[in-house]
Amino acid sequence: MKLIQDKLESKGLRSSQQRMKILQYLDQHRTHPTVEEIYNGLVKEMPTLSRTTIYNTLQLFLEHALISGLTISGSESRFDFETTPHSHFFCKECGVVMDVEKVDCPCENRGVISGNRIDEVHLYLKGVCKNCLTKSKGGKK
Amino acid sequence: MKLIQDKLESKGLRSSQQRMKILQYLDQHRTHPTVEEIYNGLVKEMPTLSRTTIYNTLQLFLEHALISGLTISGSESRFDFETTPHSHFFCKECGVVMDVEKVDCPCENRGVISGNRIDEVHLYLKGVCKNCLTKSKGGKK
DNA sequence: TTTCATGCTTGTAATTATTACATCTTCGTG
DNA sequence: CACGAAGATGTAATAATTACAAGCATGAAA
Ligand SMILES: [Mn+2]
Ligand SMILES: [Mn+2]
Ligand SMILES: [Zn+2]
Ligand SMILES: [Zn+2]
Repeated sequence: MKLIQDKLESKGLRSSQQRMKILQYLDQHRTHPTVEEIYNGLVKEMPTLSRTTIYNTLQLFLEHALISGLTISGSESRFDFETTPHSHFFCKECGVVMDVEKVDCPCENRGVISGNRIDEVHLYLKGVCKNCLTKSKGGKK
Repeated sequence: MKLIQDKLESKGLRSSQQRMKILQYLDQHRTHPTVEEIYNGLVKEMPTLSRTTIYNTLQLFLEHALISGLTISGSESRFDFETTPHSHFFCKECGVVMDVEKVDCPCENRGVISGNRIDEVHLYLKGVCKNCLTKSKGGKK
């Protein structure tokens, strides 16, 4: 928890109870949670926590590059404690979002493509995860 | 228009007026339009067109792999007449979504990663486009 | 050609994710 | 302790999408 606090203060941000808890939640849940999942995970121990605080805080964290954001599942934003570039896999059966072994794309080393400045690279793989493939063996195709 | 009709019928789909217009719109607007953009583009000549029809139709097209879908801009889905694998760039200044020269990632040739079956590969690059970079020369960084 | 069934389209209502905003709280400083 | 700014909260508004019931079109069967 001290480390979390340091991380916040190293960016010049005040380490409020809410900010620390939200950042800690992301650190301890590397599942790329949504706002709703973070809310449900924290509201038990912080009954007055507001979803708006979570939105604001995540936005702030993104601006300070404390976390990273994903839009792999389409309808909702997901968040990641990890900020170093890596790739993601989304299972269309069970909805899990997981990190995959770094696929190194030539573009990541290139700052510009056709004159456009690249700030972020997102590689999203979608399909059916190992787990769901196993379960559906013999079941429905 | 005949080609559009053939394309629909080749997938065993009925070629209704709405379906043809929607598919034609995507063919003629390679800007990765949103549902709203498609609606605004077509409602003039089809005043009774419903957004629901657009949602349903795009869903159907996706299921039959007539088109492809993107979630690069976060809040809304975008659609692409092009179905062969290619990469996209999103400008955080002006919101344009454009195709970029094919970046060939090793994963595209691989059907499985860590036991997960890959059906789709999306490479999204985000940053500031050539145009916006030019405009802001001398202006704000 | 009428009849009928089925698939397609429409409009409205409901849901979900997100943002806007006014108010209340907290916390460091003097 | 008092003040002021930053932070948190709750409610209302928006935006995108889905659910659903009802109407419409089309093509095969009679
Ligand atoms: Mn990750
Ligand atoms: Mn494209
Ligand atoms: Zn799965
Ligand atoms: Zn731009």
